[in-house]
Amino acid sequence: MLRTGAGDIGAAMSERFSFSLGATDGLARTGVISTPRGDIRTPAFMPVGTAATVKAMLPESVAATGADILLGNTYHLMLRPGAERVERLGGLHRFMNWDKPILTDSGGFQVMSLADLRKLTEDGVTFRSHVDGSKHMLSPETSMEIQRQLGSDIVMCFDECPALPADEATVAASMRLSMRWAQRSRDAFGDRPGHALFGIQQGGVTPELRGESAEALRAIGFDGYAIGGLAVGEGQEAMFGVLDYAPGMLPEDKPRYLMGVGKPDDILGAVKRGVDMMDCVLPSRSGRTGQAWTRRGQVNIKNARHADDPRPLDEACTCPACTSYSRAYLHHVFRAGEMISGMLLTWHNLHYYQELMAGMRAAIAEGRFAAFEADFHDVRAAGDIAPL
RNA sequence: GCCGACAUAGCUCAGUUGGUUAGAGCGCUUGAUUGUGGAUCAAGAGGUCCCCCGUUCGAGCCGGGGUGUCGGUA
Repeated sequence: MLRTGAGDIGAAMSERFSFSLGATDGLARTGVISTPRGDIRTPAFMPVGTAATVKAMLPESVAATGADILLGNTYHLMLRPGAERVERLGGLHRFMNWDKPILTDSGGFQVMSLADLRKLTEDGVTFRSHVDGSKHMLSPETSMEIQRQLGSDIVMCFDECPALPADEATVAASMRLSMRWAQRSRDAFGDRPGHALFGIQQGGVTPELRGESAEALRAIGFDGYAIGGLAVGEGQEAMFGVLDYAPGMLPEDKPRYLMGVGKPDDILGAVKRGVDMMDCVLPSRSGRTGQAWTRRGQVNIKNARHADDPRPLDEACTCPACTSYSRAYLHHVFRAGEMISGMLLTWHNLHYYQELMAGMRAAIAEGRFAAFEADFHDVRAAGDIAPL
């Protein structure tokens, strides 16, 4: 049955979710995901808006950086303000004033990151709220229901994401549980035109397990396929090792989403290996902790060497932080604990990330991804500008 | 002037009956941060224990004197 979530756009209800692959360059690909709420240009970076806000940013500012889609979070929103409340208030899009697509994480990651508060069974996860200690249950079925109430455009299967390193038996058992949950997520999701359900591949750093997981997901059938269980402690080399084969195990005609990644060089390496979508808290969280990401690498604006520096963070950047403020000012407001610090640095970081994505999309379309990659590494290797 | 208390890291302070290399919090100098607990963690620098004399095997600690700060009082 068709469920008409309050967040849906009436006229667009008949539109379907689709992915059209454009150019490829090596394994790198560029394309467009079409949804009733708008297109998502790939490779895409998705800023994370866990609690119905990209922290320190107005939604229109997030859009101005070039983001086509945001992340929301099942676990956090079910606890506060509650998925039913969001639904009553018109859905997450209206609630947070973001009318472009939203992808919601299923809560699976919090099963790991809040592991000390939960109990895991075949049925699902029982956990205590980190907010008030109240008891809650998440299962494939409840996660699908909550994501429907939120009005999510791209729904993620409920999975378990084990921290690495872990022994192979643990990773295998966890992956098989996630595959059973993937089938249950698929069944519970039902048929919802205009909305997509993504499966999540697990299997740690073991090719056979990754292959088994991919086969299980393909047998079920999804609108897109995520690579999960990476960037959880294994290191970049091991992660790239998995990305050398994992994307190729997933259907070529569907979006491939690498969850939770990453630093700019992680993202570039992932796109090079055939990934279409990524999300990461890094640009937004770093923005609040005084760390800027620029084409020259990372810059800790809290470092004392910036205190008297009248130069911009990056003279080539067109974001507000770089066009209107000095390093000295950014340093000062961070040290003073002023809110504008997080606002300006988050804006800069998201702007830089989106510029990187746009650069990669153009490079792939024009068949010069290798040159783009070489230039990326050259500029970074030169390092940040010398102190005054 | 007299009486009393106090003086230890940049700041606020612990420091046991005298016992190896004097500590904490904050601050400072850095680092980490990857499907966000506006979170958290890690490392480092920094000392004439106010000064002088004494007692003692040994003094941040005990005694005397001095200096400074604060409080009370005339």
